Amino acid sequence: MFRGVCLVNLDAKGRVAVPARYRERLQSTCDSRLVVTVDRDRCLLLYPEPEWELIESKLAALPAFDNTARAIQRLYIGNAQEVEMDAQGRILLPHYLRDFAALDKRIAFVGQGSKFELWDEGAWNARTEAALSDTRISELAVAAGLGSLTL
Amino acid sequence: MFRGVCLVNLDAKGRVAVPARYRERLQSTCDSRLVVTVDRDRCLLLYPEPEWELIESKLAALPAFDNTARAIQRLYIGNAQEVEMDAQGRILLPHYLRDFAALDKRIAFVGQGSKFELWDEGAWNARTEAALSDTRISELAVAAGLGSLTL
DNA sequence: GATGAGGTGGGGTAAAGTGGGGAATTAGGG
DNA sequence: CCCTAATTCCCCACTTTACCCCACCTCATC
Repeated sequence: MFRGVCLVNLDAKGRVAVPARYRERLQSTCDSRLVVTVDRDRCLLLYPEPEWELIESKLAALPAFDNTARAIQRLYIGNAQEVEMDAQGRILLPHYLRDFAALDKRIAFVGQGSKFELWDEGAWNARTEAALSDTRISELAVAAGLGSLTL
Repeated sequence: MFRGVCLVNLDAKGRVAVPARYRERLQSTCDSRLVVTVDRDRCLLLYPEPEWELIESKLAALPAFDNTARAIQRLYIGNAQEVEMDAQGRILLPHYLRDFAALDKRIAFVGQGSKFELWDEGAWNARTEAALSDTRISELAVAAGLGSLTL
């Protein structure tokens, strides 16, 4: 499981350094091959390639005549892009994905289980603050059957 | 079960000494490997790694298209960070977590069952005082179904 | 008062993160 | 089809940070 946030810089060429603590694992699990795509919440999702294959096959299996399914396929598969770590452990983000997530300089590189999320630092902080002040989180957590969750 | 509060100092490098009475147990149960994350009350939570894995797997199993579930995942998994005790029994708290809980120097290191809580000393004292002077506590305890609790 | 463990501080070093130059490749326009 | 421009890739170098180790200080105990 990937976890934790790491603040990194996006350089003028659109590269971000993958935090070093993940690199060895990414080399062994996916030979440094990753897939970036968009997220509904205007951040980017970064998957080790095998993980992405799983998602992609699930999406591809959705009914072809369902409009919502097709919208989802277009969003995730259509915007997906393979990237590879260079010798310094950096990945190059395509320009249209940088624009999509409004990434300019400071990036929050967030571990989220089997994938990563890439946020503009300001957007990430705003999300965190919003989650903290949102009382629905505890209410809905209980409603979702997490009442017994011992955090 | 961990219990009791212990006041320790955060040094200039962001390290805190784990109270010695817990160290041996942490070495045997989790090989000195711990996970720190945030709490909604602006303190930090410190879990032995196996304990954290339990929680993380519950969180990871939440539905991906539920906005509240994702907010919870982002908050807890996204801010989680593995830490390891050094030879002196100290852990290094990442800068963003120190900022989050407004930790500067004096820390309350609080045992809370299977985990620990880390509070700024002032915030901890204020919490305690607030809980004592809050006359609604008894009412809320009853409302929460704790009426028959024999302390 | 001596002794030892718990707690604290700091310095040196290796590694992580960052920036940029220049070659190679691709795309677009004349 | 060629020339130009932009992008990507590979390399090197610098700066900063985190980590490891050693040393000291303080307090309780004997």
